[in-house]
Amino acid sequence: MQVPERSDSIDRVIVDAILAGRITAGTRLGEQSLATLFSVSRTMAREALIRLEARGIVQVSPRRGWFVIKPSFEEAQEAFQARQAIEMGILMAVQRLGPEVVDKLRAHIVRERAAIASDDLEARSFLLGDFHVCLVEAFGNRVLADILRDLTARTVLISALYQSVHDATASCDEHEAITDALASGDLKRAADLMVSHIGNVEAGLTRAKDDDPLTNLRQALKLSPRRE
Amino acid sequence: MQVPERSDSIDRVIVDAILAGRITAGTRLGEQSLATLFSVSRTMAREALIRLEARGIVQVSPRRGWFVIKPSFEEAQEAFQARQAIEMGILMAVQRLGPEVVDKLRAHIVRERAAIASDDLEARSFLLGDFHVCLVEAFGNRVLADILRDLTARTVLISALYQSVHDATASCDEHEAITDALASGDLKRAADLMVSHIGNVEAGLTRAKDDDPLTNLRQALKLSPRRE
DNA sequence: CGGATCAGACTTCCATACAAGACTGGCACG
DNA sequence: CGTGCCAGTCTTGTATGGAAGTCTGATCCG
Repeated sequence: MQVPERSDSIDRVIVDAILAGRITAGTRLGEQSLATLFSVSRTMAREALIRLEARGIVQVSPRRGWFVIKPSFEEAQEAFQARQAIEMGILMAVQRLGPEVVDKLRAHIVRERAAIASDDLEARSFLLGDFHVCLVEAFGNRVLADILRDLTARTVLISALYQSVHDATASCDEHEAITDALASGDLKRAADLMVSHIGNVEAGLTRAKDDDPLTNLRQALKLSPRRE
Repeated sequence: MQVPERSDSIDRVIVDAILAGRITAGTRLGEQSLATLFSVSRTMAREALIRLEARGIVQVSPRRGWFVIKPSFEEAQEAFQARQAIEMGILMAVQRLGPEVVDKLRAHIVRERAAIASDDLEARSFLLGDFHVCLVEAFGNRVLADILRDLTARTVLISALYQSVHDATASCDEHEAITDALASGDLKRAADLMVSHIGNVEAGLTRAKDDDPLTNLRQALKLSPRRE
C-alpha cells in the first residue's frame, strides 16, 4: 500500500475494510491521512471520498472532516428493508439457477463455517455479507450486484453500530437453508427464507446507541457512578 | 442558471435533463463547458461529474472527455431486469398502502395524460419515469427511492437509445392498472402488473442501434440516396 | 492523387497553493 | 474557581497552472 495506487482503488480498499469490520461507523477519514497512506495527492483522496459519498458510504461535515456514515436507527431499518425488497425481488425474478451457482454457494458456506470456527472475526464479517453479494452476482446482473454490494457495506456498519445479536452461526445456518431451497429449485421458499433471514438480523438490532451520543460514556459512568 | 450554483445542484440539473430527455446517451459533458455554464470553477464541475460517474450516469474516457453513458444492449437489459426485481420486491414487501398514496398516483396519472395530450415531450418523458419514483417514495424508503431514481434515469437513456416502441399511452394505461390494483389492495396483482409493464417497455427495445454506430447516418442516407 | 507525419488545439489529469471555517488550549479577567 | 476570549492549528473548500494524452487538419513526400 506504500506504492501509489490508482485513485479508484482507494474506494475498494475502504469498502473492503468496512466489509471486514476493520473500520466502523463514524470513523474519521481525513483527506490528508488517506493521501499520505496511499501515496497520492489530497486531490485523489478527496475524489475517492466524493465517490464514496455518492455511494452513501461516507459523509462530509463541512470543514470538519469526512466520516464513515453513522446511520440513525430509522435509516438502519430502511437499509434492511431495501435489502429485503431487492433480494426477494431477485429470487422471485430469477427463472432458473444453474447447479454451478449452488456449488459456489455451498463452497462459500464452507468458508463461512471455517471463519466462524477459527474465530477469524474479519473473515467472518466479510463472508457473512459476501454471501448475499455472491448470490446476486450469480444472478449475473452487474447493476444489481453493485447496488447490493454498497447496501451490504451499509448493513455491516449498522450491525456493528447497533450490536446485532444475531449469531453468526445462526446466519450461516440460514444461508445454508436458503441454498438448500435453491438447490431443490424451490425459489419461492428461498425468497421467503431470505426475507426472514434479513428480518432476523434486523430484529437483532437494539436502538440503544442511537438516541444519545453519550450512551457509551453514560454506560461507563453507570458502572462506576461518582456523584449525582 | 447564470448565477453560481451549488456544486451538488449541477448533478440535479443534469439528471433532470436526462429524465426529461433533453440530453441523451452519449452526450458530451465537458468540464469547462459545465463550469462556465454554471458559473463555477472546473473543480466543481469535475466533482459533479465524479459523483454522476459513481451513480452510473456518466462515464469518462481518459483525456477525451466525459459522456453520458451509452449502455450496450446487454447492459440495457440488466437495467430493466434490475428495475423489475426491485419494484416487484417493493410491492411484495409493502404491507399496506395508505389511500393518500393512491390519490397521489392518480393525480400523477392525470398529469401524464395531460402531457401526452398536449404533446409536451419533455414532461411526458419525465412523468412516465417519475411515476415509478413516486411510487417508491410513497413507500417511504429513501434508500430505495435514491436507487430507483438513478435506475430510472438509466432507463430513460436506454429507451431513447434503442427507440423503445412502447407507446406512451400504453405505459400510462398500465400505470393506471397498477394504481387500480393498489387501490383495491391487491398487491400481488400490482406486482405482477408492474413486472409485465416493465417487461413491455423492455420488449419494445430494438438492438438496431447498438451493433453499428453508423445506424443514424445510414438511415438518413437511405432516405435520400444520392449514389452508390 | 494517396498516405504518412507532425504541429497545435483541446481535453482531462493531478498537484499545489491559498482561503476560510472549526476546534483546542491557554490566558486573562471577574 | 469559573468563564469568556483569542490566537494557533487543523480541517476541508476552491481555484489555478502546468503535465500529458488525444484528436484534427494541414503539409509534405512519393
